[in-house]
Amino acid sequence: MGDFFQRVWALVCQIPPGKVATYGQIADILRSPLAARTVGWALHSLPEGTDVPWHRVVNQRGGISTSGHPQGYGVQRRLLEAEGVEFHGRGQVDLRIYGWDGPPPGGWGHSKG
DNA sequence: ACGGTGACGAGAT
DNA sequence: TATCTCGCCACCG
Repeated sequence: MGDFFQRVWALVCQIPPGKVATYGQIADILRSPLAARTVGWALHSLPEGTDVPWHRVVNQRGGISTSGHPQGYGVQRRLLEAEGVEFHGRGQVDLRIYGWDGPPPGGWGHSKG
């Protein structure tokens, strides 16, 4: 496994319960704004008994993208709802409410916040 | 070093 | 607003 995957997993582990991040956001934080697909792939590559909260990552539309894991949709949604995350009638999460205010690209740095 | 692949994202119609 | 098409990056053989 490459280092990038490790960074993705480590970062996803920083997402608190009840919050969600987007693939693009994760990629952006890792200074690879165009590697959103790779982020998804990193989660796709996760084993079953993992501690990584992969379910807290959704697409830019706040929707669930579990291509390759058809039942993954229900699984991810259940896990999120179990944390208090609500879904719209369209099966999407309101990132304005549940979006994770993660670190900026490169890390927390010297930002005054 | 090269090519195929994928849990994305933005632009055009 | 919904749907289709292309590009991008990193991983693996």
